[in-house]
Amino acid sequence: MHSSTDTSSLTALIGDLVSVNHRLTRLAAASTASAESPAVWRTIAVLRDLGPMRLGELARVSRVSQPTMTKLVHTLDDRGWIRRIADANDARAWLISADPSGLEALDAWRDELVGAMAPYFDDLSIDERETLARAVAVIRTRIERADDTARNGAATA
Amino acid sequence: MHSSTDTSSLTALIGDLVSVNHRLTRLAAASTASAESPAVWRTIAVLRDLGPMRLGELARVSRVSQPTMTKLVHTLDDRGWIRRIADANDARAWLISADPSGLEALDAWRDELVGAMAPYFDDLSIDERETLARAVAVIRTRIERADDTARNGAATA
DNA sequence: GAAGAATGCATAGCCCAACTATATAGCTAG
DNA sequence: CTAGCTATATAGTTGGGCTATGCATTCTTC
Repeated sequence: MHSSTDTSSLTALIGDLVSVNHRLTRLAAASTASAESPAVWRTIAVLRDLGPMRLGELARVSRVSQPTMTKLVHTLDDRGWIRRIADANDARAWLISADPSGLEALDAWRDELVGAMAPYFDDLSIDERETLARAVAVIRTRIERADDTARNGAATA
Repeated sequence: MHSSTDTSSLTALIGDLVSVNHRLTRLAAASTASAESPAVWRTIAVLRDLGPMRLGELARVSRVSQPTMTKLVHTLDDRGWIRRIADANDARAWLISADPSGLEALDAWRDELVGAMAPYFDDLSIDERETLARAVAVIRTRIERADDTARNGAATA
């Protein structure tokens, strides 16, 4: 399992990564009674991290289609969690911006989620914590690289 | 960032973990044109890893409701990817077992997925690979512990 | 500066995974 | 043998995801 440099082990590694990723998703979903969906939180988090942007760009960064993002933004707007700012330079477009109440709701959800999941992780050793933190960082760089590609309107690799 | 034993850093770590997890899920979803859904593959993988089991148990381990699993099993059965074996001891129940063709399909899907995602990960250093491999192992132990609890019919902690 | 192409978002209509609530069938105790 | 529990199935809803398409606006080009 640790003979790490050949291609086949990269295959196994990515396969395992995706597999454990799906299982963690189910665990997280089952761990919170929150009525709101992950997609909603993902969207607010993107706006928080990258700042206001147009709907279409938000869709590409979130890796969903533009109509899907239109629906999500509508949901978010209904809850008052984002604001739509008319783009002065282009009457077709809006800038979507996270509303403070949205950031607050995001934090509350995160706290609830973490509260529910912490029992599974609170016996991590310091080493294990650092391993997880580094893994998160590694994956994040790869995803962000892919996001940049997507952001410039490229197709799916 | 490394004053690692306090609660707040665990909160941040879990939050980051779940966040990057969702983004990886979107990347994976967008990376394959496969018509089949992740839930299908997750189910076969569970059967492969844990062996034949009853539908209800499969639902608990997969952390979905029993009706959801009934539907998934139906889908899998239509494709011939699982077998339903009558439980000799209980006429209400079946043992669900992965069919070889299902395992084959799972492998094919994994290969396709990995092929699509490898470009994002093929420049990993050996260190980074080992970090990811260890992180996968750590998360897996936590999920399996949670699974065992679920398997015995417990609620969501 | 108007016609046609390209762009940005919305709408329509679909599929599927997830849920709750409930029905049906079979097992098990008394 | 009946009461209740257990295992799966069905019904019906919600919501994220998609493609296809419509409509308004901007850009381009002559």
